[in-house]
Amino acid sequence: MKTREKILDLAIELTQKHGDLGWSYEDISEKIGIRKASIHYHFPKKEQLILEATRLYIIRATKKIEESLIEKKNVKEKLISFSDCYRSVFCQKDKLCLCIAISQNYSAKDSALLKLVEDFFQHIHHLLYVLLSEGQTSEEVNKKIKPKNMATMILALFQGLLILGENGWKEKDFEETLEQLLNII
Amino acid sequence: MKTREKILDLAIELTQKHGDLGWSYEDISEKIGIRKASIHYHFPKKEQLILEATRLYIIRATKKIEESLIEKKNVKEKLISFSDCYRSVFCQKDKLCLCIAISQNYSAKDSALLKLVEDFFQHIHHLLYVLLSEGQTSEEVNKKIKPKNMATMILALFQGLLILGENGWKEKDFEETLEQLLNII
DNA sequence: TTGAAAACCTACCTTTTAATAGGTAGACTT
DNA sequence: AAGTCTACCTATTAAAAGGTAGGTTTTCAA
Repeated sequence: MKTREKILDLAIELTQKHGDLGWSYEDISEKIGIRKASIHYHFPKKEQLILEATRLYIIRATKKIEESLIEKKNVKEKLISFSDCYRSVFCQKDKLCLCIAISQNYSAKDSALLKLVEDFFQHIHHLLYVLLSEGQTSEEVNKKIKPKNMATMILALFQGLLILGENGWKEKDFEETLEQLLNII
Repeated sequence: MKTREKILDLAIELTQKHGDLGWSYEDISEKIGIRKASIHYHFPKKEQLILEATRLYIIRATKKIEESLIEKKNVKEKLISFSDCYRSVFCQKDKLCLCIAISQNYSAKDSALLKLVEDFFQHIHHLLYVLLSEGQTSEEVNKKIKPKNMATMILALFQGLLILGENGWKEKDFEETLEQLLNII
């Protein structure tokens, strides 16, 4: 694998684990086995590295989520498949969604980074909205539900579950919460 | 107000805004108007300051939430009152729940701090569990719901909403999501 | 095979940060 | 009055961090 990719992968992992302030170029250089200055060769400024790492993370996460929603027949299957994207992060007891880490330092961030993250959440929200809307047309989803609001609920729910995953909640709890959600819809 | 309290208040605010790595003793000393070394007089180690700030935050948050649940007649009123605790944080567009910030650096933290946060989430979960259970007895809450799982859902939902609040979601969205939740219960 | 670009190196610099040492003014105690 | 404590101060240290300058090795295409 190319060094550049290795750096980005590590930056993503470290940011998920410790936040963007919780690691340094030295941490990355040690793990890759090249010198600190060489990281600067690829990414002169940390701000830029974080921006590109976030962009890559979002591309991957979006792809994974979008794939989870196709090739499934009904809404419930799609939701289960969607939840699996979160489950895999939930079960890694030291990782959060990278976008949570970025949301942290709000005021300190440049607007390009913020926009990336905002658009990501908006995009996932839209996917859920479409899923629920179509589910109502096909009578798979309770007509009492407002797709827009339920989409927000589901998105917030899974982001929140990731936080609980860091604080003692187990996979079984994730499972049962998902079940509860499916009963509602 | 005593200097010690001022320091703790600022540590709480700064951690909510920027995470525990996003501020220094200098930031606090500047805002209070005393020297950096004087902060060390009150809290020799930063780790200790963060521990005590977290403890204070949790005491306050717990008190606020517990108060929100008494002196209300029915379950829905209590849930609305509960949600107001989160709404006030949600609406401050640069603040998260401090416990989200602490959950970030997982592996780096000492176990005392982790336990504090875990117990906090567990406690809030228990309060919601009791509320929902009693609500089923009084037939205010849908019998199909499992109180334990719904309590997890509600807790995760509101924690997650705080993250969306940093990313473009508005108070109206909070409102509508709450409404959706109340329709389900 | 050779020349240029890419990738990496050593060696620094600067700033920030947590933390410590040692001292002082004023209040309170005995 | 003498001693002691609280709450602050100045000054300094040591480490970590982001970043730069300039030289060396590797890669690869003409």
